[in-house]
Amino acid sequence: MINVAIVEDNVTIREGLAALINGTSGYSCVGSFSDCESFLSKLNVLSSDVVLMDIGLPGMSGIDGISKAKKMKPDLNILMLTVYEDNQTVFKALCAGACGYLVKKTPPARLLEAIKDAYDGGAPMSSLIARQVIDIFKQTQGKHNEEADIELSSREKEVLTSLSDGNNYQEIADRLYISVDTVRHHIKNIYRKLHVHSQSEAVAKAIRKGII
Amino acid sequence: MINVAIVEDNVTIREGLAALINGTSGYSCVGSFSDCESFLSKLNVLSSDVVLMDIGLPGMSGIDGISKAKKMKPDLNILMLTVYEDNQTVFKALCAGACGYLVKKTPPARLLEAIKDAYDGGAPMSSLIARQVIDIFKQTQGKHNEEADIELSSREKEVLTSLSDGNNYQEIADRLYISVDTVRHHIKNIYRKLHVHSQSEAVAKAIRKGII
DNA sequence: TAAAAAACCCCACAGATGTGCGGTTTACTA
DNA sequence: TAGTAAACCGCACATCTGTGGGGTTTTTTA
Repeated sequence: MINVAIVEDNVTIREGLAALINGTSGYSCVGSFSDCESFLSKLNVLSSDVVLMDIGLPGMSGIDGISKAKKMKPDLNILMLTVYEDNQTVFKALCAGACGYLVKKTPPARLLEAIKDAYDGGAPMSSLIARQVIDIFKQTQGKHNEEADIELSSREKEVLTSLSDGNNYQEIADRLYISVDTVRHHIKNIYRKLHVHSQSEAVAKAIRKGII
Repeated sequence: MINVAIVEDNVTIREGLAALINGTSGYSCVGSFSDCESFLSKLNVLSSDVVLMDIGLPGMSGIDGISKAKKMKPDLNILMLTVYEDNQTVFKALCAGACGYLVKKTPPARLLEAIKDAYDGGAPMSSLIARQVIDIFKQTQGKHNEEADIELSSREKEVLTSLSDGNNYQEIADRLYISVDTVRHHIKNIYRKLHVHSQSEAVAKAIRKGII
């Protein structure tokens, strides 16, 4: 018997999920909540194996809810429910401790399968979302030898790195034994190549692309 | 019609896969190779959408083969085939550019499904493997997330994020419906909290710590 | 309930930045 | 050998940034 808890503000969806779970043998809905706060206050007395958590919730967000729930019960299996599939949310939810990710349009049979999967130590998620995870994973993990790397010359990367270390133009010039105007020139070219118009944007893009 | 290439040294498995693919409508095996070298030499004239690549190959390993193949055709969808499911191999294959991962005992129907999935931009892999990926992902990425996160208020994070998107003070003010001086004030506090003295340094530190 | 934290607002100004021009030298390669 | 790319250098100028002050109001928390 897998004990499931639900955190979802939409009453129709919440009751639909509860009915589905309670109506299936081997599954039991041990609690359903409309917000994170009430869920967390009951978490300790709840014998839940798997939690279905909406991301877009009133009050505390699902992401923060995951963090807090994992702190209380580190082994809890939390599956995120969402309508969106954007990279940033996937990233945050997984970092917060979600073990899987489901879009709301997932058919009932697939949803029950996913709950069992999570219960068994798997990480159910749509194939497209898995790809997004891998993309971020590669972006950050692999010192990838992509085209992003060849975009900037080694000198430009030196300048950009120095910039991200908090040096101003004069300090960069001193460190690289070149003039301030050359630094300015390099930065101009960096902006052109990265299609940005400020230090912050350039640094952000470069780090996220793994260039520096 | 999905064009598939196979790289697998075991002749029985290789021919079995080719037969399966050619015997299914909508799929076509456009090439099968017993090693990476011969596969790579034909890659440019091969109109393959998806490649099934064995990891344990004589000569060049499947991992290196993936790297080289992705350099030639960055958009190629490569699925790894293997008998093992150990963390390290998963990690390396994904970093090298594999978009998915299949154990060799995968039933034919599931295998065809996985090929289609990869073709459609997904990342087919077993649920257990997905969990391993997420575990590594969290281990490395989400590490500093937690404690560093509480350092900045949500408003400050909004400001910093906007900054990393390339907005200047006035633009941030407009977007957040506050005055430029308030933006300036938030940034001042961000600098104090992060111990930095420029936008670039703040953005670099925040991204690397996973704050934004 | 009082203190702390967050978010808001204002002023002034030196110094840094972004962008527009103009160049040279060196190394590689077609 | 001509052409290209990278790295180098210079000037002018409007605008933006960083830092020093001075505040208020609301929310959270001890």
